[in-house]
Amino acid sequence: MNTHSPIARKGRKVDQVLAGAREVFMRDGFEGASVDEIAKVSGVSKATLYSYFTDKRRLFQEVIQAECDRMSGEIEARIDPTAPTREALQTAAYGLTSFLVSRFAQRVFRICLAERDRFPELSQTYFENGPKNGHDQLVLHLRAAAECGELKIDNIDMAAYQFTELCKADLFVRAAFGVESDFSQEEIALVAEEAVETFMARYGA
Amino acid sequence: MNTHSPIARKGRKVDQVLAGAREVFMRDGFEGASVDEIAKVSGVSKATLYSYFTDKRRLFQEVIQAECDRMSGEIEARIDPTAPTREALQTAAYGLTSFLVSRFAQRVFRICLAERDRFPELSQTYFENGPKNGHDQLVLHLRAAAECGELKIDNIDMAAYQFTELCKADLFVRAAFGVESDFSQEEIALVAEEAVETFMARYGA
DNA sequence: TAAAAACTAAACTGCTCAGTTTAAAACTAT
DNA sequence: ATAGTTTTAAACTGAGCAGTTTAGTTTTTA
Repeated sequence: MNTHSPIARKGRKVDQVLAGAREVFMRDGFEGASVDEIAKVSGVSKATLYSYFTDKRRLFQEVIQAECDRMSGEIEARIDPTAPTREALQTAAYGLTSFLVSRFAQRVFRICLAERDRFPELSQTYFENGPKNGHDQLVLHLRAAAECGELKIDNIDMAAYQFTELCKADLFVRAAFGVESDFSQEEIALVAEEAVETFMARYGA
Repeated sequence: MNTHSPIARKGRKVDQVLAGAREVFMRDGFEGASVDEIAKVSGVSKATLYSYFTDKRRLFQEVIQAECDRMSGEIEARIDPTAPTREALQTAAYGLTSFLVSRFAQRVFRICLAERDRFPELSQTYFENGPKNGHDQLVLHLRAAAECGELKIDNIDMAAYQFTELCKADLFVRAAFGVESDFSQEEIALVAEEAVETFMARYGA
């Protein structure tokens, strides 16, 4: 009775297909991926694949939708509410920066952006599970800290946006355009520390 | 004797083709654009088009390369060196934010990112004419201001990256994913002002 | 005005690829 | 084991599209 999914699935190889599709779509994007390739990578015949999914579009949607959801899980504000604000922010900044430049986050970002016009719904799903979700979590913590008087913030939304953007400094664009793809912990830590430094200079109580 | 371009061009309709190709590529991206469509929009026959450009790839490269160059021109630091630092930064922030969310900048950004793997050279051209160029210009001004003692910055590169990122707050991602596409002057001004406020809190002398 | 050069429409080639079909084989359950 | 279901390989259809060819028309040039 696991038919909670929108797509009909009666066979036992659905997960294989989803896994294969995930691999290929995340590697090649929507246009770049061929259904034959997906079938091959999945270890499944094309006919079987098409018995699960009506067409390539829906398969793509299902896969990317799932990745967007997964992203939601990965954006877990690792803020320790018991720690002093500055340390908590430092941890959050490091976690956020790491995530933003990670292979996974970069892939989802690029694919969703590339297919934005073809799949506006996905674009929105991405936005809500990703940036918006992260923003909302951050706002909660900032509001709490502001109410404790540990931070003085007039426009909390703006502060949260700024915090996030500060965590992207340099690395994010370089990762996106493939100038570099792997960053050392030191690089990430530096960006995170500078982000907190600047943020606290403005909003520290 | 205007054969300074890498591609052979003997006819009189080259510019028409480039203009048409620009329109179509910027609208539909590389895969999405069809050569027949480009020919039609250019008001030129396909055969003529192919007499100028060896293939679709090179036409695309030429067009996007030109757009990247044009971007370089549009990133003109509108910083008035005679103005007080804070005002100069304010003007720069407003100009930068406006540019970053403009249709033009957003299009180039998205197309270059989407075709990143297919055209790594373009990706690099984009990066150098866009982000890197903007960064370098900003660094110059920040360094000058720092040397005058109007700002106190230890890591000028990082400060410049942060300034740029601060100018993206909220609007850039929303524009990229099509959540919104037009922003009022007030919205832009707000982001710019807040960016300067935060920047000066950290780096103001 | 005549030869040369540039341009045109339209048909054509060849390839890729999404989606279907078919007939057979492998699995599952009773 | 046998009936019913799922899966398979492989061939096929049909569409889209890059790039070419052809045979003829327009523009340039001298």
